[in-house]
Amino acid sequence: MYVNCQDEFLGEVLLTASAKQTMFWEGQDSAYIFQLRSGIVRGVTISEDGERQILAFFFAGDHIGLPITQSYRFSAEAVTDVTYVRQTRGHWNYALAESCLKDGSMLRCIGAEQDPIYRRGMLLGRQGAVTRMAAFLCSIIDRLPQDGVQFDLPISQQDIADYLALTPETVCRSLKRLKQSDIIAMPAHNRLVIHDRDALERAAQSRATCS
Amino acid sequence: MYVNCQDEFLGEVLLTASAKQTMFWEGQDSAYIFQLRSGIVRGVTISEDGERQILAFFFAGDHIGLPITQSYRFSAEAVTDVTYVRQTRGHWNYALAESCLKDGSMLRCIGAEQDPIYRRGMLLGRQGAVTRMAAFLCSIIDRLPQDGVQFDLPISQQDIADYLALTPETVCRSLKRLKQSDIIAMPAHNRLVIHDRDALERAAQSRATCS
DNA sequence: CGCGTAGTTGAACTCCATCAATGTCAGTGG
DNA sequence: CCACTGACATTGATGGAGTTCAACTACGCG
Repeated sequence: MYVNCQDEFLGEVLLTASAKQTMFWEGQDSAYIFQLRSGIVRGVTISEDGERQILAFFFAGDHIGLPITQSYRFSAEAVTDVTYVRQTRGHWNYALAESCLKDGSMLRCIGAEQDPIYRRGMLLGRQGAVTRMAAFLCSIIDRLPQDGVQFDLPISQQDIADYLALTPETVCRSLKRLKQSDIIAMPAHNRLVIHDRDALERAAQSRATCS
Repeated sequence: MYVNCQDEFLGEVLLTASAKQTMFWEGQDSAYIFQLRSGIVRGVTISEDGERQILAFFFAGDHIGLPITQSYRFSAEAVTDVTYVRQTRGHWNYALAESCLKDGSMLRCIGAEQDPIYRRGMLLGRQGAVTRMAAFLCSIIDRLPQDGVQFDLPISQQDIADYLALTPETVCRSLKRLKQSDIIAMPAHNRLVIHDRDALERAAQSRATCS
């Protein structure tokens, strides 16, 4: 589901944003379409009652801010330092029109942006903190910067909590459970080792608590 | 967010499906795009572990099955008897291409289909059964068949439960709470009266339990 | 009228949120 | 080099909301 439409952006200037910077705000008119080249971005909304939710994490290659709504549905904040390119809505519309007449491949880009949001919805529909944690890890490990067998996990537990609709404490305990089951290991706070990927995927599917 | 693109379907034949019939299945190649003309349709997926989730309810005017993924992401089942029209992917792509070159209005149709799924994600991110129930009611009452001040609610509590990721028992108790607070009334199992819409919307926003 | 489905109610239990305290790490400045 | 600081992670104890299981009721339909 990771569609690559890089060619559409050829000739664009490579832009950068440093960690914690906001690329665009929820509610702003969606004037630009972004394509992430490196780093991680989170899609954030704040509910009326002030609660923060992270709708999705975006990685290199992902398109963000597609104009299927008049205004952006979430704020895009850089989790790490990022590089990206951007395109005006007009250009993007034109490229999409061409694509539709040809093979419709750019429609997949829309699907690709919606997909993580969609998958989060499915995730939250299933109870069980460990289950959610496992599903989350499965969904991102293939897109994480990797050094040998270790992954770099530059996402705070607070962010994971806001993504999974849990508290940071529960996130921590869920990780602990997965460590105790020898499914994963964490040599440092932001490093991750997957010992048993099959077991991780099983944990992500089973409705029961990983006991 | 309820975009009307009826004109695109002019000349199409009006089709019907009776309650509980499936219009298309999850995983099928998305060959047709549907526009609902009357009745209610539910979008259903079954998880690997057999759990049923309802991703969205669709009402008259909604477009279903847009080809932003190669295959349908959910099954579409008629909740009530429904009427609809449908279009091939080729036709739809062509219409979208034209729209993109003009004003991009058909992109809003995509947003409109994704919107209920998106809103469900937000909903599940907030705890509180009564809160979810109230938010659900707020989101559908404007699209429900209405007789005077009473609404026809042809959706079973089991379906509501699968939509809100709760058990039928909790759905029942949440409705009871709202009745006890004199916010709603239910003269019959499938009839709904909104006594205090403001209070309902407040209950949908407040994170706290409606005590 | 009898049957099946859907909704309702109660009691016990489970899991997660909450609150509070402690621990760890990176960065800063003395 | 080490103490200091603040953000983040960890751990424990407690309570409450929702699940679960079971029994019961209401309703629609043959």
